[in-house]
Amino acid sequence: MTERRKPGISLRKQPKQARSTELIAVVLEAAAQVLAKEGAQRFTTARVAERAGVSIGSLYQYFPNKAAILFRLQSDEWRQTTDLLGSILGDVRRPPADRLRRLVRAFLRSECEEAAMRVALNDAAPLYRDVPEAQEAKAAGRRMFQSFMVEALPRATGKTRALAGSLITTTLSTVGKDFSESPRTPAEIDAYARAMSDMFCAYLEALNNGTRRP
Amino acid sequence: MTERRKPGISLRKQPKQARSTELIAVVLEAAAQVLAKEGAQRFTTARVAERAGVSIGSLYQYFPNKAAILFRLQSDEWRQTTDLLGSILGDVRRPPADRLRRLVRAFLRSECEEAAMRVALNDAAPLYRDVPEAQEAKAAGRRMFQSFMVEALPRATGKTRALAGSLITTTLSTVGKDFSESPRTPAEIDAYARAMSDMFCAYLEALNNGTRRP
DNA sequence: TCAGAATGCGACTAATTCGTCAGGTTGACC
DNA sequence: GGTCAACCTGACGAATTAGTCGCATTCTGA
Repeated sequence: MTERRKPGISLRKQPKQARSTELIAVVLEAAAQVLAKEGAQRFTTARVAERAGVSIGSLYQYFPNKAAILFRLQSDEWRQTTDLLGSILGDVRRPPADRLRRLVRAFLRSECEEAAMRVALNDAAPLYRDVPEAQEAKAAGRRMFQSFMVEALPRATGKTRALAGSLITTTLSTVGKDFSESPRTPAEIDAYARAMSDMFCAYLEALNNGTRRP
Repeated sequence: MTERRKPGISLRKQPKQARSTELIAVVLEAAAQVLAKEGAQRFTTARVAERAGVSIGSLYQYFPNKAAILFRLQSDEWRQTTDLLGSILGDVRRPPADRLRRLVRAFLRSECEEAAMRVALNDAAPLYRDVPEAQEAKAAGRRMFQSFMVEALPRATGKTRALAGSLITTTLSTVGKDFSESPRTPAEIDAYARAMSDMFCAYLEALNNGTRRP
């Protein structure tokens, strides 16, 4: 590293020909593979370039630094997850508790796919977590869930609702990460999703049945 | 790195004189400070030695490698936390739900102390997490909590109890970590602890009131 | 007092890493 | 075919890091 720089996000150069557009895709695919197979510690730009069958210089034409590649991978994951959860939460015909159960199950299943890559990506989080776009991406997910919480907790105050929503989303994401660090069978996933749903639903019911505890 | 080696844990040499015993303490204290002030990325043996006012060679007389220092710090944290939680859970005069609430509050408060160091230690987890002693330390905490679960869920089957216990301990530790990544006021900590306790208690009550859902 | 063990020192090696740059190659458009 | 921008290359510089080793210093026990 010759100089300290911000872990920028956007592409350094906009691709104008087909080859460069494809080069970016190849690099990202290679990056995901290196991350999964070598781990965060051994994730280097040189290895990514080699795996992609591309020179290191080409890589740096489109990504300002290593962090940008990692952030891009993480960013794609987030978008994917957000879409998935949004489609489940938006299904207004189902009762909230039902949607929540589906959401938990879908989330755990999705976390367990490509687990190796996700775990490594998480290990590398210190390298890209300060990026402003990262905060924004998370905030977007929170907002989406908060609007669901209005349905789930119609009688609660704004403060209670915000706290409960924050607790549930945090639990879902952090426990999901931890859960997916070990390899899991489909049956295990479903059992765990059921337990977690039970916990969330019991919590929401308790909040709905009385503002103060007995 | 000249050679790949296991991240050993034990001291490389047993101290026999007072100066070396103190040297170890000085190194560990310096390590905690470097970790807190510089972060996991900039945690190097050279920096630790410098901060400790000790030569790099002396450091390597007692720690086989960098991972051993990190693991030792983490290990001390675990012991401390385990003791704290054990003392709360062991207070058999209080009802289980009461003990659980105290436990959550105490845990969150403890997580928020020295937050900078803990966050950095967590970032460095990939460097020491494969160590066998690490698995054992966690397992010990789980067992302690499982024996509490027998009291909390007297009517449940062993399987249900194990799953619920695992879910609660995982939630506590992972959500606690996430929570302590931002600086928190005492009021925030208590509010969050209350919400989390509410969730756990509602879950336990629901499990106790009926083995199968309506 | 003094031999030998324990401890402390820090320059040094070997390796790895990020990122650049000067120059070669390919494609688009006329 | 010609021209120019877009694209690609990979050797290389600059920096950092983990861990070693030969030697100096301090302590202990007889």
